[in-house]
Amino acid sequence: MLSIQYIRENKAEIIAACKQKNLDPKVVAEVLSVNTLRKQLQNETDTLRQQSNMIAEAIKQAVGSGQKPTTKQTEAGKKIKDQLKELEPKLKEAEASFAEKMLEIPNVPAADVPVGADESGNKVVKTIGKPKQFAFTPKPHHELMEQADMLDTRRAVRIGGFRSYFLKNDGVLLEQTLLQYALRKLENLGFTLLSAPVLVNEETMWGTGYLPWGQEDHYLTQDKQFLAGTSEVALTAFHTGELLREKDLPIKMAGISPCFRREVGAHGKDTQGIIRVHQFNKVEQVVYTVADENKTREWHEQMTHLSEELLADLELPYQVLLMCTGDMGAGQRKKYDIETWFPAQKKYRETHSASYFNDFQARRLDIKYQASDGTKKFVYTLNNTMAASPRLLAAIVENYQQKDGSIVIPKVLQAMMGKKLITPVAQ
RNA sequence: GGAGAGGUGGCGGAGUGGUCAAUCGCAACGGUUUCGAAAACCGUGACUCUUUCGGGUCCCGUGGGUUCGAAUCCCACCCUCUCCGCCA
Repeated sequence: MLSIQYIRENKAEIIAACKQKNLDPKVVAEVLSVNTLRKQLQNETDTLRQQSNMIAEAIKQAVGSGQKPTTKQTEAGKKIKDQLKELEPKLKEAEASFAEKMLEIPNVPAADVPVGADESGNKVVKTIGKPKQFAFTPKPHHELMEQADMLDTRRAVRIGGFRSYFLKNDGVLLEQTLLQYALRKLENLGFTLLSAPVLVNEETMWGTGYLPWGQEDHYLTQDKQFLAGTSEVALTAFHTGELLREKDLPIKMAGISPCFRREVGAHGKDTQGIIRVHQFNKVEQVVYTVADENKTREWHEQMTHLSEELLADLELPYQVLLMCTGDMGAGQRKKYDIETWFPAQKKYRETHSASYFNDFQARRLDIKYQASDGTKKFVYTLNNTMAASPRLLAAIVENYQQKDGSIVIPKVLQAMMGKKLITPVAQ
């Protein structure tokens, strides 16, 4: 959410932002016109309420000096009450409509975000590590994992439908090790560890900006709770409605949770393997900073760098992409995706995503802090993937495969995993 | 699921129809003072009208209702806590 003052003063910029993000810009005009109506109705009701209060005050004075209210007074009061009964529902409606429209206004992309309609407009910022040259044709991760008895999709699909999977044996252990490694890394950097709720209410989904834009990407329960697609939702909302102190900032949180995605727009994509699934596990970083875009941009770089460091630890080749306007979320100012090399596909595939929002989410969630100058400001929020499995797990498996189908455990995970090699199992 | 208690400003905690935006305590921040600090004193929400000075409305979980007038009375809902039941 942006402030109405900002929207009023920067109408053209926001209309441009809508277009750049492939959203309908008509909400901008709508929010401004309903705001005018709202103010007008408020002025009218305020005037009536003032009159009503004056009558009540006069009666109070009379009663205080032992007199009784006159019929004239009570009649006048009643008349105003009738008028208010007509006017107030209109004001309520205008206010509700205003609040609703405000939640449909997207954030403006940062100045250095490339304008583009879709993923073709994304820019590769850097490419790190060289894809390993295999002396044989590398197999896709799912084949390797099945051979090593780490994965069963055939039975899973019978149980949970398309895109379901069982991790098995070393698959389970390697996933746990990877997530644990990511958590430890963040813990060592002073992040607060949180095992986050996945079942969240509608307000929280609105607050983080997943509504109205991402409605169809989420599962909704019969109790009107959503299954969150990421622990970003719960972590970003952690201090909802609170007034923090500047000295509390930055607040650094590391969440771990299952994540649920409907993948409705992805029919026919990634039908092989476990790159695109409805349920996965993820370690996520969420940070609140002071209300200073330079500070938040520093954190954006730093958080992205933490993910890069994890990939470097795992010795996986990757590239960092600066996402263009058409490929970023409505609430985001700027987003980097990290894509990790998948040798069997001969492609870099998205494994991480780092975004910053300024106060877009904090306004919706009402998360403020008292700044050192005494004023109250909204915090600036950011989030980033630290490790998402099974996607990153699949990357490890593909990159670490050997000719005989065995999989070397990345060095940094060996001690925690308790082994150095996963070998195929005779079928 | 059953029974009970409760939701008041950053926190604690008064307040049972008009003198309540709300006593009091603590904290944070700003101001005055100071070489600086402490102490002391003053101030601190949202919206809105106004060039300024200043004015108005709203804000006691949420939404309705009663009343000239509601934090206070009535109704519904939400949430929290305690006990019981069920249960990973």
